[in-house]
Amino acid sequence: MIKRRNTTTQEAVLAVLKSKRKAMSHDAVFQLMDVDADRATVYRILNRFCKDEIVHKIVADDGKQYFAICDNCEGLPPIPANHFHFRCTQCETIECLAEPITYSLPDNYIVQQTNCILVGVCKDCR
Amino acid sequence: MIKRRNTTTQEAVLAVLKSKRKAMSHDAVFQLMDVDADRATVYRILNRFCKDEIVHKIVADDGKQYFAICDNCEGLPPIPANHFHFRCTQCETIECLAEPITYSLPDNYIVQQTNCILVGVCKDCR
DNA sequence: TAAATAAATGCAACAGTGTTGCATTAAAGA
DNA sequence: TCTTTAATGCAACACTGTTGCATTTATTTA
Repeated sequence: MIKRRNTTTQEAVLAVLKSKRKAMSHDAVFQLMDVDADRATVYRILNRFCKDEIVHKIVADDGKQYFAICDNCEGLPPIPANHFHFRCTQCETIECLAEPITYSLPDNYIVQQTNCILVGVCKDCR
Repeated sequence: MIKRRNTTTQEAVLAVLKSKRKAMSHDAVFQLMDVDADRATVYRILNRFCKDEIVHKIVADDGKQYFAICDNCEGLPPIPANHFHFRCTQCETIECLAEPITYSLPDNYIVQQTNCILVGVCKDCR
């Protein structure tokens, strides 16, 4: 694996992701950063984090990518982000649920990844 | 509900969706239509079909919308598309699985919609 | 059958998300 | 301090999806 370097922009992105315990869009991260960086750079950092498995990416039903550091992920099998996500339509946040994704497949299907989102109202918004 | 009119473009879109038994992107539908129509029109038709519950929409992990008529949907509860979808990375198709989505939620969460995709290799591609 | 109504369309422009090429900057090791 | 190359900034781009508005046309009404 390629050697990574420590940069302030990178740390800023990480700090933002750590501060919220939710999955965040590029834009949300971008807005909350305390150093200013280029849009493209933030995208590259987020993708780098994914590759390095520091965060996982999910694509929500709005078609946008969200990035999250979450406790549920630690020590999980190869399939990334193997848990449900919940998008609250009120507070517009996406969180990782502890709930694992379970299913039974038709014969001869192989699952390599999952991207599962439940949409509704979270406990704080009702 | 607003009165709908029968148009050739609309029928062409429906015909395409019926011919394949898979979830199709706007673009795929657009390519396969035998009448030529405007991009925007096809988008409007697809969205209309969704509203009228003739098709259901899912957003795949590529961020794109896919539209499907499927048998699994008929007679289902209010939650639309309440089943898993499978995207095959080999043949690049998305199909509706019969498998229903099951989960248990933390207290006080309400689910209104689901968007769940399993990604891997389908039976025909291994 | 002809006129009236408004649903559906075509066209154009736009917004938003995400990526990429390339020159420049700067982190880390020698 | 010098060298190497990972990381960045900037700009341009591709793509998906939406919207306003004038026009067409399917359907209803007279």
